[in-house]
Amino acid sequence: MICENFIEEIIEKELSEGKVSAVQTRFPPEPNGYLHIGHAKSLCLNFGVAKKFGGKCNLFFDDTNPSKEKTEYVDAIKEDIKWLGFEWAEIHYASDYFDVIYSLAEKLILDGKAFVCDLSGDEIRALRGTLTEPGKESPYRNRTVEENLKLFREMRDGKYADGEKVLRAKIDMKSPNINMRDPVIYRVLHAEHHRTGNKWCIYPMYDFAHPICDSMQKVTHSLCTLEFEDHRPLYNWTVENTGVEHKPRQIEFARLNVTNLVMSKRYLKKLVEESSVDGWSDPRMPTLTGLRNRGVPSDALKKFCDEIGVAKSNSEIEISYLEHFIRDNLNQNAERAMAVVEPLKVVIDNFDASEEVEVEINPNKPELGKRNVLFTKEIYIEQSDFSLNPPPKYFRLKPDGVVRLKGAYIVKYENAVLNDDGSVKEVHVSIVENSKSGNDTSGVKCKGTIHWVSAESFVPCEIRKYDYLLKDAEYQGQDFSERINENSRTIYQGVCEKYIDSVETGSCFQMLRTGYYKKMVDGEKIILSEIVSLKDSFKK
RNA sequence: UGGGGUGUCGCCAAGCGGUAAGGCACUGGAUUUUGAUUCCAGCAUUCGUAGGUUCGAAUCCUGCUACCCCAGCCA
Repeated sequence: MICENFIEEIIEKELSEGKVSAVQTRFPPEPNGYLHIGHAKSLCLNFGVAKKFGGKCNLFFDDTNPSKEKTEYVDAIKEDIKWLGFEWAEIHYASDYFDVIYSLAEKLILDGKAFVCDLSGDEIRALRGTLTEPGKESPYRNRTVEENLKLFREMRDGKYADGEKVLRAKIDMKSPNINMRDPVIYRVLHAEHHRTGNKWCIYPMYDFAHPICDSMQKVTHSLCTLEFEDHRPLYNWTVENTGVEHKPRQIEFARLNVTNLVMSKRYLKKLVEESSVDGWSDPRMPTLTGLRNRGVPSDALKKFCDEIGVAKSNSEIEISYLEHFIRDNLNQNAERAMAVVEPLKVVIDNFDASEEVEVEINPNKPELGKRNVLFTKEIYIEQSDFSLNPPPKYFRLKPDGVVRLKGAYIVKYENAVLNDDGSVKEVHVSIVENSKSGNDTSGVKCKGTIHWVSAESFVPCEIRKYDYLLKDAEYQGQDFSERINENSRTIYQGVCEKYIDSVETGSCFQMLRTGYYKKMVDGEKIILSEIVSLKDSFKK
C-alpha cells in the first residue's frame, strides 16, 4: 500500500506489526460554532485514513463545555459533513459518556491519583509555576481517599458553587511539561447542557474526557492538531491510569492556514454576532456553509485538502491553490450561461428579425447538448468589450474592427453614439454576411469573441461580487464591518440571458471571461455571487 | 534561561545514504467561437547554518540559528 503521508505510514507500520487490527478514527468538533475550511482538512484526513485502511470514522461531538455549545451547531456540523459527502460510521457525544468519565474519575480518586482541590483559579495559577520554574504542590494534595471521594460526590451533587472546588490529577508539579502539573480534570459548572440539561453540574475537562471517549469508541488513532502535542503525555497518562481497555494513540498534524482567510472561530463568531455578515452562511465567510453558498463544489474542496498534504510543519497555503481546484472543477462541470455585468447597448443595424442561436451548455461535456439563446437587433455586451481608443492587440470590439458574438455572428463596427459627457451610449454594428456560428463561410478573420445578452429577453439581476474576508483587517484592528462592506462586497446591476431561469438553483455557470458565478434565487431577483475570478487576462 | 515541535524553489510537498518528484504561482511559445480552457517548454548545482562521518549526505553525528506551541476551572 502506498502511503500518502506520515500518519498513514505510522498506521501501515502498526498494522503490519499487528499492533492494531482495524483502524478507527473520529472527527471530533466541539459544537461551539460552524465548521470552516480548516475543519475540512481534518474531515478529509480522518475519513480518508479510515477509508484507506478499510476502517471506520465516527462523528464525535466534544461537548464538555456546556457554556459554549448549542444544538444549532451540532445540526449545522452534521449538514456540512453531509455536504462534503462523508458518512460517519457512528455518532457519539462526549456527553454520552459522562457517567463513564465520572466513574473513572472516582477510580482515580480511589487509586490515590486524583484529589479535590479548594484553591481558587488564581491560586492554582500561582502555584503552577512558570515555563522555567517548577510548580508547588497544592496544600490539598494529600487529602485522604475518603475525603476526596466525599468531596467529589458533593461536587457532583451540587454542594459547591462554580470555581469553588476542582478535581485534579495527581501527577507531578515539577514536570517541565506544564500540562502534567496536577491538571484540573473536573470543574464545577452550573450550566445547562444542550443534551444532558441540568443532570450535571460538574463537567470533565478536555484532557480527561477526550482520551476516555476515544477509548470507549475503540478509536485506534486519535488525530489532532499540533497544539495538542504537549498534551499527549497527559492523554497517555489518562489512558494508562484510568485502566481503560482500549488504548488509542494520539497523532498530531499541522492545521490548515490559508493566506488571507480569517480562520479563528472566535472572530467569525464575532462577525456573525455583530451582524457584519449575513450569518455563518454569508458567502464571504470561510465556513463550509459559506463556501457552499459561494458556489464552491464540495469535490473541489476535498481535492484541495487531499493535495495540500499532511505534515507537521506550520504552513500557510496560498489561496490561489484553493482557487485552482475550484476553477478546475467548475471548468469541468459547470453549465455555462452568459451574463453581462456592466452592460453596453449594441444595435445591429442590418438585422431586424430575431432568431435563436445555439450555444454549448458545457464545452467539456458535449453530451449535455446545447441551449437556445435569443439573438435580437439590440443586445448588451460588456462595457469593457468595447474600446474607442483601443490599446495595441485589443481583439474585442473597436472602431473599424470585427468581433464574433459568441454562438452568433461576426459583427463589424459601424459607429458609436456618445452621451453628453463623452461616454459611450451605444454602439452600432452590422452583421458580416455568412458568418453565422457553425456555418461561417464569410472568410472573415476575427480574433476576438465576446459574450452578449439580448436586450429583449434578458433577465435583470443583482450581481454581487464577493471577496474573501481580509485577514489583515483582523490584525490591524480596523472597524470590521465598515471594511467588509467597503471591500468585500460589490453590487452590480447586470443582465443575464433568460436561459438562466431554467438553470437549477445551485448549479454553477460561467460569467464569461470574468469568473464563475453561482445563481441564487432571492425573491424575484437573481443574485450572482462571484465564486472566484478567472485569471485576469487583461491585467497587462 | 524550562518543555514540546518544525526548518527542501514565492506557496504547499516528495525524498528515509547513491547524487533534488509533483502541484500552485510565475515566464516563454502553439492551438482556441470569449486573451479562458487545452497543449508544449522553462523555473532549487541545492535542501536553515557551521563542522564531522563516508567513496558518496537533503538524508547519519555534533554545535549553532530561525520560527511555532505550552503557564484556561477552553477545546
